[in-house]
Amino acid sequence: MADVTLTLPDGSNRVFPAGVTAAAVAEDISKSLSKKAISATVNGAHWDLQWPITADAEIAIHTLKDDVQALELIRHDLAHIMARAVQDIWPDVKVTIGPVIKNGWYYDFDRADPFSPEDLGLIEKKMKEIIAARDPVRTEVWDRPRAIAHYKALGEPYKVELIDSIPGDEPLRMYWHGDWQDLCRGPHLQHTGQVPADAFKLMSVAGAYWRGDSTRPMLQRIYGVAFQNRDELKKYLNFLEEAEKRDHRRLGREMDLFHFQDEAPGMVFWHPDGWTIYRELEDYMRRQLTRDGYREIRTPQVVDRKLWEASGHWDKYRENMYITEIDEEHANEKRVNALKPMNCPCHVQVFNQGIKSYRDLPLRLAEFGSCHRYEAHGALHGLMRVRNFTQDDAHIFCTEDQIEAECAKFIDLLSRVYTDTGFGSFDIKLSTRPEVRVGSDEVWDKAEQALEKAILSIRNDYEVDPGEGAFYGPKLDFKLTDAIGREWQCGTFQADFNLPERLNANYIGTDGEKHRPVMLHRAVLGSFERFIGILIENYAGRMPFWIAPRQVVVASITSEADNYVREVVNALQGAGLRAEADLRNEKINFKVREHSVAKVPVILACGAREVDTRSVTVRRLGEKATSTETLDAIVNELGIAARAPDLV
RNA sequence: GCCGCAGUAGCUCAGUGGUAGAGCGCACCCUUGGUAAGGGUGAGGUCGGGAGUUCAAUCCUCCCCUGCGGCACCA
Repeated sequence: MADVTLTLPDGSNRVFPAGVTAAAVAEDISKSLSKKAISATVNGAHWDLQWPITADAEIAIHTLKDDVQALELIRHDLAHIMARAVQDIWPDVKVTIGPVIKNGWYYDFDRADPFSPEDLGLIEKKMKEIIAARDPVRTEVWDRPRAIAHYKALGEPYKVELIDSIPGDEPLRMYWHGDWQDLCRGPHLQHTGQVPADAFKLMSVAGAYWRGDSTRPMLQRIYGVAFQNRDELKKYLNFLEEAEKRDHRRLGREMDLFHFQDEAPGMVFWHPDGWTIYRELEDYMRRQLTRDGYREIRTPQVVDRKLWEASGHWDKYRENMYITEIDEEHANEKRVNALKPMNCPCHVQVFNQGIKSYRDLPLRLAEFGSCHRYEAHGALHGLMRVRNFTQDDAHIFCTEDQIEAECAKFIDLLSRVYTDTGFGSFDIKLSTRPEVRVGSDEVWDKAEQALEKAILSIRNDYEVDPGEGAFYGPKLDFKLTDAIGREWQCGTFQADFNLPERLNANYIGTDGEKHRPVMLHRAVLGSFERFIGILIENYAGRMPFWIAPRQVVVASITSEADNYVREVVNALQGAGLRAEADLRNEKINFKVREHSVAKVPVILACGAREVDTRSVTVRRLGEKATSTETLDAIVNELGIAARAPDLV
């Protein structure tokens, strides 16, 4: 057999007989490396130590210190170890698939009775036994008939189906962890003992559809998380705790911002402080839109089905729409209406009033449009997913040639808004033409290129999601990253060649003929509700001063200071601040604690000393130290600090 | 919509086949206290809704609603 030349990361070459395994290469390098080795990279591919190498290659041997490969393998092997543990305990459970995901893995099982939280403890214990046994991992390539016969004999129908769906030119690989066998593309560790036994945890059980298809059986999914060592696991568990502390549903209740109740599921009851945040954000957005040449409009909530039929919503979107009928006793004619789930058809109606000229384009019509959508009840989630929400929506009517400039203008607006609201960076995703679509290829070419060019004018990295565009046009989605690294999709920019056609929008061109405008659907925040939820979680309730619903509390230390406190509050309110007095018969300790817990950014305490010197003692949220300032100085200082970022 | 879990005072939660309890909060009283909880007294619940089993249901059974964790969905 011929030899192969392997090039190591340090540039040196070693020659082996063809078919050598990465394990043998590691062994050749050093005894200790061969023990520590977990996998290899061979010509860029993640490679099992047992797989043969049949051609010259660049090779690197990995140990647990190589983050990417180590995490991949630890999690992947744990998926197998968990499945083995489950079948050890309950032999009749059917196995399906168990991929690696962010922070861990899951495995889906078919089992008559769901797993209980106590079962997780049992499984975890069994997994630790398997790890302690240091069972060797072994792999073989099987041919299809053998694999299918094997799984049929075992009564594992899901595996049979999986084999059927694997492309014919791909080898079928079997893996054994000890005696337990699973179909798997690999790679895997050398033995189960290479998994750190104290750095994983089974997290939860949940139902999940087989192959993600809601018409197929519901399986039982167990989620686990795993890291390279116990500290990393701890760090992750702390992160989860941190995320829970930031939960906007909890903070919304604690800070008295909003509530939900059974009579209106998925619809927000905004309380005064929550609504203050909302209004501050809305005022800010209105200024931004005005600055960028948008005209604000307002369109009806309840609209006859005829319009929804014309727009296509009645056909494509009806199960998400609230349908209303006028009470027949009071109406001469029975009309079927729908609460608007989107603003676009109404905006076209505004555009269609009167005759539009090319001189009117681009026409930017904005609406803080309240929409109702009947979302599946399992989808509802605090402010993040609601049934009644308000979009910072706008539709830009323009020519195809104007798409690029409008897109660039939009990205500029969006960057400003995200920066001003405290989000440093955002990612862009371009979704291109789907298989089922309207419009000619030329128009799609033009639209996709326009969006692409607009992105490239501000940055050179973006993700492309081929085929994921809307049927009416390509779109950009904007995802921002919050303070603890979570991504939220908020902004969107969509080119639409369809709706103007359906709703017969047109303008008179330079040639005196009628033309179809393109319609650009776009939103920066997405919905106010959701964006405020994200803000709350991003800031853990400690809102930036300009948007904080309660900016200043002036607290009396003794009742002697009450009148002075009132004077201070008046002065602050006069400067436009949201200030309130706390004159309650409580000690200053109590007041400081309560307002700190309520995340009021500034507490001004006033006792006899302050009254005498016409000053206040300032305590800022998150700081222990206090300072004393004159009344005039603090009013001036806080007045400046309270300006919205665009008004500084 | 699907799988699982849950719903008891404003909040967090305990509890029992014989119609309920704590802490915090709230009200009132005492206390005028200098930067994260001063003390006392008191009010407050049709135990998510409906039906059933039972002498008796907050507790057991069924249906529904809502919430939570996922899945599916997310123009």
